[in-house]
Amino acid sequence: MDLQKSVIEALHTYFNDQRNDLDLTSMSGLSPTRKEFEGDYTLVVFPFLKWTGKSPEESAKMIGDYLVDSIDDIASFNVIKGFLNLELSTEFWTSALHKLLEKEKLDLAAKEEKILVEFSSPNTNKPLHLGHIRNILLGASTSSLLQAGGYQVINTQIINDRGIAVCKSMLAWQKFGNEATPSSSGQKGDHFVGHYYVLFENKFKEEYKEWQTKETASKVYQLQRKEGENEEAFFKRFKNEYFNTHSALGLEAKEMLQQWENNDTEVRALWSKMNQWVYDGFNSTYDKLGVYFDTLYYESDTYLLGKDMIQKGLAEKLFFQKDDGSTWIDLEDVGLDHKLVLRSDGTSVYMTQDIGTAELRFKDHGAKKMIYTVANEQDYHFKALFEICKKLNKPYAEGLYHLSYGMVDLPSGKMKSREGTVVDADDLIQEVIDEAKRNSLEREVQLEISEEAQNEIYRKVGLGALKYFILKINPKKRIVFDPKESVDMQGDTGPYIQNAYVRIKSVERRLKSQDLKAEDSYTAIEEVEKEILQLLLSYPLVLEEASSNYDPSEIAAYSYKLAKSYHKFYHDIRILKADTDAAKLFRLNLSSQVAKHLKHAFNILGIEMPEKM
RNA sequence: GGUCUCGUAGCUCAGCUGGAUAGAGCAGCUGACUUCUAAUCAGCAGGCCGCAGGUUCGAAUCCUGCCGGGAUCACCA
Repeated sequence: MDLQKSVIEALHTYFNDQRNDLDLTSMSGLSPTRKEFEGDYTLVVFPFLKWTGKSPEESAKMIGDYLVDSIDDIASFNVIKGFLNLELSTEFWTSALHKLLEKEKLDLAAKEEKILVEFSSPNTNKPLHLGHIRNILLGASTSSLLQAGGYQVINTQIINDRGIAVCKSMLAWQKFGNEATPSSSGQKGDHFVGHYYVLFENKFKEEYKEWQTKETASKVYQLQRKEGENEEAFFKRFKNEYFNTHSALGLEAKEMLQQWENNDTEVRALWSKMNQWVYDGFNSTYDKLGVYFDTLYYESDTYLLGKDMIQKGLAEKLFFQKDDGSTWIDLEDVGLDHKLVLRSDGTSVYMTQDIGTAELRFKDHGAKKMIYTVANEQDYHFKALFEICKKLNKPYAEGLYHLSYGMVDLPSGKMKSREGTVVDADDLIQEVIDEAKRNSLEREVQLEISEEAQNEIYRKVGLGALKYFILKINPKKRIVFDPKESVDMQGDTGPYIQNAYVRIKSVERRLKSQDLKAEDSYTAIEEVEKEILQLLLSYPLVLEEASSNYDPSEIAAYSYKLAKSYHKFYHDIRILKADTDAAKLFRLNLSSQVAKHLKHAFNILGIEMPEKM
């Protein structure tokens, strides 16, 4: 069945007769013939000229003759310049469809290998926003993609549930919350807690502003200002230091953090309570997005990890200490800098924790491959982390991969919480669903189904639009997210592809009642049918390619191509009213295969298929 | 400044490890619903693939330099 393979084998035989030192592994293989030319698949013969010693045309002719002779599926060929266009036999197409029908699963062969995929990993002081949505969709779909690629996949995240930021919202709640709860205020837990984080920041800003009018402030300004720096610029720069040195609120927050680290019962209780509110909120968002985690890691459990490994490494001289007692690693030999791994007071930094967490995860799950879905602002950090793991000689060091993705910007520029331009995850999800509803109500088509079923469709279509819109873009590219475009439902969009599926389901329902006999075989295969079959046949390669690149956007692109071809087919070719039963059956089977592939592909993207829309 | 990354139609993006005249969608303009769901299809228009060199049968793709956007270079995470 694998035409690609038989052609390569045939070429091997053909050229080996003449040359023994031939290496065909580098040749490009077959590609679908472009529409403007005759033929089904094209072989570019330029690479062979050095073996044939003849002109491109002559060489192509020779090779074409040989292929027609030696491979039954190849019926004829034509040559244009160095391009050998092969035409396949009718039997090739019909048997290709038969073989697809016999295939039960579209997943690639199962591999023993385990992969751990980390994504989301939010802070617990504010709700999820558009940036998290990209992270979550990308991580979750990469996970599904690897599963389809045959790997055993474990979804995980590291939850940043501690630290000064978390204490800020705790403190604000304590001071100003009056014992309010999410349910008493009717707010989702993560939004509720986020509200107190913002409240803290505002109170802090007020405090800072007031302080600036005082004498101490002007003294500090006079003493520490840089050449030519005005007050405004200075105080902007000084904000962080103010928090640490002069601020009453800052002091309280830091004290709370200290108490937290000392396991203060009251603080810990408050912390657990508020974090639980946040988790309830996050979980509801995850549910809406249809993502799940197999195992969770909390920073509060892991932030002390890694120290021992640093100590051991220090003994082995992998790390070194500076005079102030801080511990570093020299990564200059791999093109990076010196990197801090322990503070001078012996406390750990982000890097320390990550080294420990990687080790812990390996012990827990034994996965030699781990993928970190984190935005590209941390490219440097992960490069350093991976190099350190290599130097520590970890068995998983080679299998670490940073799935780095571009930030999400708005047409108006960056999202800034200060300017209130952050797109909230829950709001966005609701908006796309509402838009799907509006859009559907404008149509004339009336589906005779319950309101509940109708709402399910709006949900699937709205989320389909959003997810596809984000996932179709190559991960490493920055996204300019135009909310208006994200709810588009025509053209290269999720709903367009869902619609192809829905059309097929409709055809299947109608043809089910017919008793089709297909004694005679279908021979007049249409161009567009071949095009669809070519796409279906290429699916395993696409899966392989996409999963080895950790790139769901390749799956999105494939889905679109397949749906587009199908829509054209659907428009141009009669299925129910085909001339013969054989034709009907062929087209029905072809359609069902398209549906199966689209559903599989969209499952990877985490997009559900409606049966009607 | 060093490192990384991106630059393709008005806008948003494809273009696989180099292959034929660079493709889609949106927006604009034309057409096609008594016929399997028009969330569809067909057509028109729109391009110095950032710029300049190089590698070769052949470059949007690989290499070098430059220009422009972004990220990063903390005892922050």
